[in-house]
This record gives sequence, structure tokens and C-alpha cells, in this order.
Amino acid sequence: MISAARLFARQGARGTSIDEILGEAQAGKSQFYHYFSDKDELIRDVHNMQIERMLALHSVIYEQLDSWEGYRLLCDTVLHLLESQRFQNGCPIGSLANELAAADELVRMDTEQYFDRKKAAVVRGLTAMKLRGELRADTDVQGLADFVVICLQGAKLVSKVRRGADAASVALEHMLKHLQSHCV
Amino acid sequence: MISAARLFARQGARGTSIDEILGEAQAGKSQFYHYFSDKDELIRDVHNMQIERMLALHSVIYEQLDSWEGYRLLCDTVLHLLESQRFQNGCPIGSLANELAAADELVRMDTEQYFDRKKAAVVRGLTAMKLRGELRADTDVQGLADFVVICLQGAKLVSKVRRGADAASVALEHMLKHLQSHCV
DNA sequence: CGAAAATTATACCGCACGGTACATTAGCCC
DNA sequence: GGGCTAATGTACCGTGCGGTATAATTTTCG
Repeated sequence: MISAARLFARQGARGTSIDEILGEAQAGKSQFYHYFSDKDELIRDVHNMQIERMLALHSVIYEQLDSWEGYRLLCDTVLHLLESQRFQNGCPIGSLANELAAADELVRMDTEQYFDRKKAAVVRGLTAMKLRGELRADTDVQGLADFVVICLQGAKLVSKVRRGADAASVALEHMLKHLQSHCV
Repeated sequence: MISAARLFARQGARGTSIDEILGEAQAGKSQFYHYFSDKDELIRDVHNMQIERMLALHSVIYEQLDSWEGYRLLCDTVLHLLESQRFQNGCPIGSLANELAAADELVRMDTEQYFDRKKAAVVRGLTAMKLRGELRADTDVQGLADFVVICLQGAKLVSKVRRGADAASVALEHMLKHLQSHCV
């Protein structure tokens, strides 16, 4: 399954055959159909695994989103993750969602929930700052959280196409600046 | 070819068979292989057509990016385009790039150029405003242009997953606000 | 008209893919 | 050990796919 995840991130789900996965995982077909009913189920399971994996990986950061250092850390972490794969993969969740959102409603909904949870983390952080009086009282926390999610997702897509972090990192810098413009 | 474009936008390139395209286009296989050497060539041609089509469709708006009304018009147009397809397609160029950037270097490079041209339009507009003294002299025009491209791309992806424009439109509103924060 | 060239229809090929059948092994409980 | 179930190996099947061959049709133009 982790082989599948890696291949899906690189080539997409439809661009990866079951045999290819099994080849890399050194497994036979019988094992596959013992654990999964069909390819769609594998895809959904892999996708959910990636979602949980990503949320877990960033959980520590998500708890720091009540400070600008937290947001900077978030951006840096995202960029480093992209760089560690030489900008060839982009966002595994976003990529798979983009590929299959129209074809597989379950994938679409799971991805929507992923965005919701990511957004919720930002909302928590910004709300805490607001309550502490660090942000102006009229700050649109919900809207800013959507803004952050969209910027991150866009940055990951563009860095994949550009095979580099330059545009993404400077854009995220502007995202940060906009957040900070809501300081009292 | 316009049938192919429509199907690719809905189901992705790999999720669309040649026969399916020919069925909708009411054409035979011989015609296809008369005009294209293989499926990859069709994909690239469709992709380039979409790029030119999109740039042409927005060319009037791109000339107005030296005013905030221009940027608002850009956001509104993008959102309306998404809505007109009931948020099922997202960005045809971004989606195809996301699907094939890793597999087809030509698609990747064409998409990169598309981003470049989009960015250039923003750079032109902002530079004009800067020269007119409407923007602060230290405004990072290049960075802001990357920022705009990334926000738009992210907004299109998220609206596709969310099947709605709410998050996207509020995020683009914040993008606008950030741009305007560079006023003198 | 009539030959040459471009265009279209249709039947077909090879194959890689998703999925199945069935035999074999390994673990487990009594 | 012996019987039972879960796990694995492997050979195979049907089909939908990308792509080809070839013939029929239309168009072009002298």
C-alpha cells in the first residue's frame, strides 16, 4: 500500500497498474484481492491513508498556528516536502483529488473533509490570536483560513509544474504578509 | 478535438478513450489517425488549444490589470466560468497539467509557459500602476504576480473539490485585498 | 471525363489491464 | 499430528484499449 501511494503520487492512480504496484511491493495478485475488493477500493484506502498521514505529519505545526512562527513553519515544511521529492509530485492528496474528484464521489468527499480539517486548524489558530487581541476584532477568520488552504494548494500545483519552489515560496511569503496585515 | 477537450476536462486524459472521443465527435478511427499520430499528440494539441483559448478569452481582461476593477473582473470571470460548468471541471489546463506533468515533459513545459504568460499580464498591469505612482515604489511586482497565479490556480482546484465557489470567492477577495494593500 | 490525391469507413490485431480460479503453503487450535 | 482457516503463488480469462491495414469514397484538377 505504501508502494501504491508512492506510485500514485508520481504517476497518478490511472497511470499506475495493479501489476506495477505488486511488482514494486514484491507481492502477488492473490494478496491484493485478498485485502482489497478492487482497484477503486485500493485508491480510496491509499487516499485516506495519505490524508491521515499528512494531517498527522503536520499536527504539531497545526497546533502552532496561533503565531506567525507557526505559519512560517507551515510554509517552510510544505516547501521542504516538495523539494525532498525534487518537485516531481506536488500534493499527493490534491493531485489524486484533481484526477478523480469527478469520477469518484467518495474521493471527492474525503478530500473535501481534508480541506475542512486543514481549514479548521487555521481557524483555531487565528481565533486564538484574535481572542488574545493580537488580531483586529473584525478579522475574517473563516475567510482567511480558506485563503490559506487555497494558497497552499495552488503553491503545490505550481511548484510541480515549474519544477521549483521559487514562485511558490515568494507567493507564500505574500500570503504570510496578508495574514500579518490583520495585526492590531 | 473540441469533443476531446470537453471529455478531457471532465474525466481527464487517461480517463478518456479514443473511441469515446470519436463516438461523441461522430467520427471514425481513420480520421483520427489521419490528423494525429497518436493519443499523446492529441493530448498535447488539445492542451495547447486550451491554453490559447483561455489566454484569448481573458485577453481583454489581461489588458485591464492596471486597475483594481480589472482584478475584480478577472476573479469574477474565473468564478463564473467555474460555475457555468457547475464546478465539475476546475481548470482544464491545471487539471491536465496535474495529471500529466510528470509523464509528459512537453505538457509540463507548455503549462509552465502558460503560467509565465499569465504572470506576465499581471506584471504588466502592476508595473503600469507602479509607474503611475498608484503603488508604493518598493512593491514586489514579480512576487505579487506569482501570488496571483497561485491563488487563482488554488481557487480553481478547491472549488472543484468543494463543488462550490464559496471558499474560492472569499479567498480571492483576500487576494484582492492584499494587492490593494500596496497602494500608496 | 478520368486519374491522382486526400479523406473516410470498417474490420482487425496485439496486448496490457483488471479481475478470477484454483492449487499450495503457513499458521493455529485442539 | 490432524483438521481448519487464513494467506500466498500462479496460471489464466475476457475485454477494452491504442494502433494498423486496407478498401471505399470523395475531392481536386488537368
